[in-house]
Amino acid sequence: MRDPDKPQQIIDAAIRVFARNGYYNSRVSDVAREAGIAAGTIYLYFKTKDEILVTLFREKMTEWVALVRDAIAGEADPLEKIRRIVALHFKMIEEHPALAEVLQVELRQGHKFFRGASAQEVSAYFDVIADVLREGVLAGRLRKELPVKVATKMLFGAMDQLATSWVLGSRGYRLSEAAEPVATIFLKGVCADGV
Amino acid sequence: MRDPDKPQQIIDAAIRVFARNGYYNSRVSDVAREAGIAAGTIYLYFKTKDEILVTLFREKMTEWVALVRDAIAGEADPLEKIRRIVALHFKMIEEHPALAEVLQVELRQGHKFFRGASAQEVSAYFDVIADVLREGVLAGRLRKELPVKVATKMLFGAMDQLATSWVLGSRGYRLSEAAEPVATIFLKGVCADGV
DNA sequence: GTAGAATGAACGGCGGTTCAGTCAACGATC
DNA sequence: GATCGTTGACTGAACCGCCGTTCATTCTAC
Repeated sequence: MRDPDKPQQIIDAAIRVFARNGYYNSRVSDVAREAGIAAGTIYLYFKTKDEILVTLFREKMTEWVALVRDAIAGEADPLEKIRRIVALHFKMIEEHPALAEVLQVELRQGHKFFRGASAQEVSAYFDVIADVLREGVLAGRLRKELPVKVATKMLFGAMDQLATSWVLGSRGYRLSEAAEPVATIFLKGVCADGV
Repeated sequence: MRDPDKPQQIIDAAIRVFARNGYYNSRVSDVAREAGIAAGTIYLYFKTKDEILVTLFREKMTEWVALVRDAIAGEADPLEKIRRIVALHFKMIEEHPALAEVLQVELRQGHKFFRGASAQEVSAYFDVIADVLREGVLAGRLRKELPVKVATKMLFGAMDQLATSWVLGSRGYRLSEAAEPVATIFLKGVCADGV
């Protein structure tokens, strides 16, 4: 086990392959070919096929949450923080569509099959959003009776759905363009009197 | 091929089995056992395992869209229509959690694998929501520059995320209780001044 | 007796995993 | 510097269990 970034190469290959065919329709040998190595080599670095997916998921989600945390750390205004999160979320999907496709699709399966493994990483992202919302409530910028948990899920769900449509669709527009309207609608609402 | 509701029994059994284990981790023989028939019998009514899922999906989504259409047909106020859709969405998930789990999880795979097969049914639901929003804009009840497509995806995504959390979680609360806050946040927004 | 539905054991191929063999790098010895 | 031995990563053909699918046979209703 010399090569220290061989696991990374395998994960990167797996992202491309899983994005193309889905996890269950991908062969371990497909991942190997994509990585330019033999099928058996994968088993020097991962115990099972499942472990590739779990590792991939954990690693990328952890990176992602850290990135978002950093991006909003220097910002004082909670509303602006939300705008940044949305913008960053879409930017990331746009720049890494293959990774996005895997995370989007397997996320739910993940909830089911890798409960312990992935729940932590996902809920960390929810926590980031929820913390900002709570902050906004305390600062009086958001309704003080706002149900934070519900609002958190709504924002995540909204972003996730826009992302899914874009990823699985023809991608004939820039997802980033949706960031501003999504943030605005979430923050201000759709009522004519709610401007 | 006498028994006219045998296919229905198979689909109902499949819903329970797929909900429990996921599509790819379910055996055809599991579905058969759950339905109280032999494995071979399934192939008198369905050509392949895939066809069970596709049929299930089409049938339930079509039913669902028809139900929602009916429920809002008698209502004039677009805002109230949205409230009804949200309430109905959550009520349906709550009453049919197994079905919900299958649709939630396989929906995305479905987008990928059964493009032609499922895209139509899903987009019909999006159309129902989009039509209501457009109606609201025309009636002056919603912002006139509202990006309807984005808002549609946001509402669907928000409902879907609440539903997913509830379905895959411990279900220690009534999902229906979230209907009012979700509708209110979507309609009025989260800004303190947006009430 | 017959038609056609239902059965479930058996088939076949697919694919995750293994492992005996290959190869490359490196140190030791001359 | 050439030769050899050793180590351990790497290979990929083969293995083997799994499961979707089939079909010869049995059952049932009329």
